[in-house]
Amino acid sequence: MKINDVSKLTGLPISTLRFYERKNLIPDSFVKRDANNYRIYSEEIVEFLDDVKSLLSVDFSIEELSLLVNQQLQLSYEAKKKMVEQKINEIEEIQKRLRKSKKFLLASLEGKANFRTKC
Amino acid sequence: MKINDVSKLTGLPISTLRFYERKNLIPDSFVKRDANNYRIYSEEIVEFLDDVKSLLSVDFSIEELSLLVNQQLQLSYEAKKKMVEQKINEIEEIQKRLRKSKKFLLASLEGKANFRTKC
DNA sequence: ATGAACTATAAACCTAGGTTTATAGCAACA
DNA sequence: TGTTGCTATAAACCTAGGTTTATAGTTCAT
Repeated sequence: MKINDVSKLTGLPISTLRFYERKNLIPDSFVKRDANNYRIYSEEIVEFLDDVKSLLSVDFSIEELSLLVNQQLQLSYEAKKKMVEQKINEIEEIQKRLRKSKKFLLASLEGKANFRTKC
Repeated sequence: MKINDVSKLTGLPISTLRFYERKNLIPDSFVKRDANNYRIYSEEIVEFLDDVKSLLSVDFSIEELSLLVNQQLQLSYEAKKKMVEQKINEIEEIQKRLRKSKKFLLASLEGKANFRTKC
C-alpha cells in the first residue's frame, strides 16, 4: 500500500501520516521504502492507526503514545502494568467528568443550570 | 472576593482567569470592578468555574462555551435543545472511544495488542 | 513521450489555549 | 513611610498538533 491508500482507509490526511512518522509514532515494522523511496505500508497499519486515532482523541499525547509504542517491548511487566493502570485512572477521571457534563447540559436545557445567572 | 481568592478556590491561575474573561467566558454578573479597577467576584463564580473547567476539559472549546454562556438566554428552547443534543452525542462518541481505549490498554498488558508488532 | 497525478523532504505557517514580561497603580503592615 | 505584595493592561511568547508551501523526482494513462 502507498500513502494515499492508507490515507483513504484511515481518514488521516497524508500530511498527518508523514507527521506521525516524524514523531516516531509509526513502528518500522509497518512501513518500508521502495526503490524510489516511496513509503510502502503493510496492511496492518490500518488497524494500528485506528487504535492510535482512538487513543489520541481521548487522552494520550503523541509523545506518550510514541513512548508506549517504542518502549513497550523493553519494559518490564511491572513497569507496563503501572503505566497502563495510571492511564486507566486518567480515563476514568474523564469518564466521570463526561457524566457530569451530560447532566450539566441537560440541566441547562431545563433552565436549572448555573449558566442561567440572570433573570 | 478578589482574583487571588478565586484562583485559590478554583485552582485556576490568575492569568487564566483574566484570559477567560478576555475570551468572554465570564458573564458580567459574576464580576464587577471596585474603585481601583480591581475585579470583585461574586461567590457563585466558583461553582460556575468548576462547571466550565469540567466542560472545557472534556469536549468544549472556549469559543463554543462562550457562545453557550452568552447566547443561552436569547436562544429559543428548540435551538438550545438542538445544541445540547448535539453536544451530548459528541460526548457519547467520546465515551465509546474511552471504553475502547481501556480495552486496548488492558489487552496491551496481556501482550495481545496491536502494538506488539514484532517478536 | 508528455501532462496530470502521485511521491518525497524541509521549512514555514497556523490555531487553540494559555503563560510570561514589562510597566504601572494601590495596599497593608511594621 | 517604605518596602513587600496585590492588582491592572498590553503585548510578546510558548506548546501541541498539525497543515501548507516550495522544490524536485516518479508513474501512469493516452
